[in-house]
Amino acid sequence: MRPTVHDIAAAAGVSLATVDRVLNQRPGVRHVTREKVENAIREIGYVRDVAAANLAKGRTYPLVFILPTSDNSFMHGLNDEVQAAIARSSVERTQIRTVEVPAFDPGALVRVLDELGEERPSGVALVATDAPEVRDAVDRLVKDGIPVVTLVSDLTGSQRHHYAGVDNIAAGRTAARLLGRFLGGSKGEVAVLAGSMLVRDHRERLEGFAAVMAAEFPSLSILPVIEGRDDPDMAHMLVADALSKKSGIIGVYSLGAGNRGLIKALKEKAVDRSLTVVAHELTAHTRAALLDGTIDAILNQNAGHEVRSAIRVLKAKADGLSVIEAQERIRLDIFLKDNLP
Amino acid sequence: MRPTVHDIAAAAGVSLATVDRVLNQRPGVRHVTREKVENAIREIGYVRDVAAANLAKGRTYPLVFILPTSDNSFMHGLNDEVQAAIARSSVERTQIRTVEVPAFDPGALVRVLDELGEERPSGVALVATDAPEVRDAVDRLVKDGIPVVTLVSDLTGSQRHHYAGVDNIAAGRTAARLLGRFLGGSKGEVAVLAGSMLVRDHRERLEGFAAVMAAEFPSLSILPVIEGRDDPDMAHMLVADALSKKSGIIGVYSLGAGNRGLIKALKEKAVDRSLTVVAHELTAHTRAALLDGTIDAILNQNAGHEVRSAIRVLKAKADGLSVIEAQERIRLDIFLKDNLP
DNA sequence: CTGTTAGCGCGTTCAG
DNA sequence: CTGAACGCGCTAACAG
Repeated sequence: MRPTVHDIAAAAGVSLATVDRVLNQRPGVRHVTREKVENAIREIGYVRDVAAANLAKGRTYPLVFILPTSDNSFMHGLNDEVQAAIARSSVERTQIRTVEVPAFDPGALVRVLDELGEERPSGVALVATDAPEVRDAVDRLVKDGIPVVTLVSDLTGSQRHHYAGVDNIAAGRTAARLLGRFLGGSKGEVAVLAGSMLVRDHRERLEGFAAVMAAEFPSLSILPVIEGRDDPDMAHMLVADALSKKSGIIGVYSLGAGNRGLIKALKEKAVDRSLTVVAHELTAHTRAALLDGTIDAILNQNAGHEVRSAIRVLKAKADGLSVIEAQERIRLDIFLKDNLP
Repeated sequence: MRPTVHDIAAAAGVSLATVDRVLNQRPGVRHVTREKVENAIREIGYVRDVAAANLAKGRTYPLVFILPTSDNSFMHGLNDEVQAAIARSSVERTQIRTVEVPAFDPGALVRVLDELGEERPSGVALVATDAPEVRDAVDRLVKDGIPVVTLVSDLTGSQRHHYAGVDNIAAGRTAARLLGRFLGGSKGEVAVLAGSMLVRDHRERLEGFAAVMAAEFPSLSILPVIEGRDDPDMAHMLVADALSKKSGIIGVYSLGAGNRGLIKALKEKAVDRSLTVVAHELTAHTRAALLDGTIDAILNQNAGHEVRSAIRVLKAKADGLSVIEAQERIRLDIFLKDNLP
């Protein structure tokens, strides 16, 4: 049987209350007594039973998810996963609330973060817009002792406790290699569609992509990035325009959202051309396009894993506990038409 | 606040003990009383607090993992993950024991399974050798009410509660497409190295691989499968031999373990040739080979996820609970040199 | 057949 | 500064 507080109390020759004060670092214990207890804890290898502790405290974890208002499938999917987590909240002792902020708007994000400083939830998860003022607002929360994790897109130089998202530089590099190898040495141009260079995930994907392209596939040249703001209509217009004007395009890398528009443009403008296309995020639209051959490979981050991981990490941090690192690594999924889930 | 047993008792006008009897389907309750309680449970939307229940019961979950004795990195890694789970056992209320059986030996597996029927652990996880007698032994356990999950390789036609492993047909198909597209229309032969056709995962990978090859890459022909029994030395010998004799080989698919031997053979025999190679399982050896260009892509199953998933599922089944399906799907990882973890 | 009561491991009063 | 006593939601004797 694993040791309990009683065992500590007996070993240290004190009462349960004193043990508890030491365990929860509350005041009112003499230094010598505290040391005695701490030694006992170490010697008998005590580990707190979190379930019992939460039961006694009647503890719940109020968590806040800050999500951008975006009309694209990926963000809808992310939202759905948060809703699914809310449905599990009674079982998981969480109380999750979502807050919507306009996309790519650092000011709005900062306002929400500062309000949360007052509210003091057990934890905050946010899809970060990468700006210094956002970083500062997050760091204020962290300094106030509120666990913060970034979701999907990280925040440069901030003190956030954890990032629940994929390695986007690696994602960009992988996209480049897939595109390069699938094109098998052909010479031509590659178009790149992004959402916005204001979010770090998109910048990093581009960075990784460009690096591998330059180093290993010199016969392919990258065209200036098209920024579609993750909006299907805008993406459609911009891509259609590029395909009309540039006949040298043989590959496309779509590193953001709004792929509905991209696919529409591809079907309209590239019926007679053979393009190799790599896109991000598995949605109903990209899935269909992968199956019908419009897209050749999809890189994906599993929104469900990201949300569940964020919750696990926030709860653990709130309790000062450690997490299974390998379990919280969000992997980059690569889907060909053969391994769709 | 979520409803508790007290609320049920009050609503149904009975005592806690009666509520408990109904909840745990124990005898000694009149039919009418039982119905009253069940209605109350339904009406107030009660869900049992598993943590509190386990605390009260002092419950632990004795689990048994049956693993094959194999000297290859993948099985070592799987073993390590089980050991890691054992290290967490006090926190997770598990008592995990591993049993080693000779690989590819249905008889040995059946003996162990039948012994477990006596021991009656809370759950059993096994790497299945796909044979009718094993299936029957597993079905006996299931009929006895013991939760069983297959790990890594599934068991055809059995009643096991769950399979914690990847979709191996999809894995084979994916390997074929990667190899085919990377080879970009070249004409030649493809060698296939497997462990044994006695395990279902290897058979399925081959099946998927052959299907896509035949349908979509007719310029590539598959050579007769080499069975290396997941043994590095045997794999080395057989692959070296094949490479010497067949100068038309331009691609290799290694769908089992023992890649240490494969890599050795490739480095010895194919220095002057340009082979495209897809292999399974990320280990120290395959990782190095991917980085130095000997291997072009690695398909992987995350042993840690498989073990943790098996444990979650076994515990849930033991309690008659449901699981988050999407969370228990083991994904096929695809690694290029750019997205290694 | 049903109810009472004493814990499980822990946190929190409230006296001392 | 320290300890005894009670309660969290649930289960398991033991009575009745």
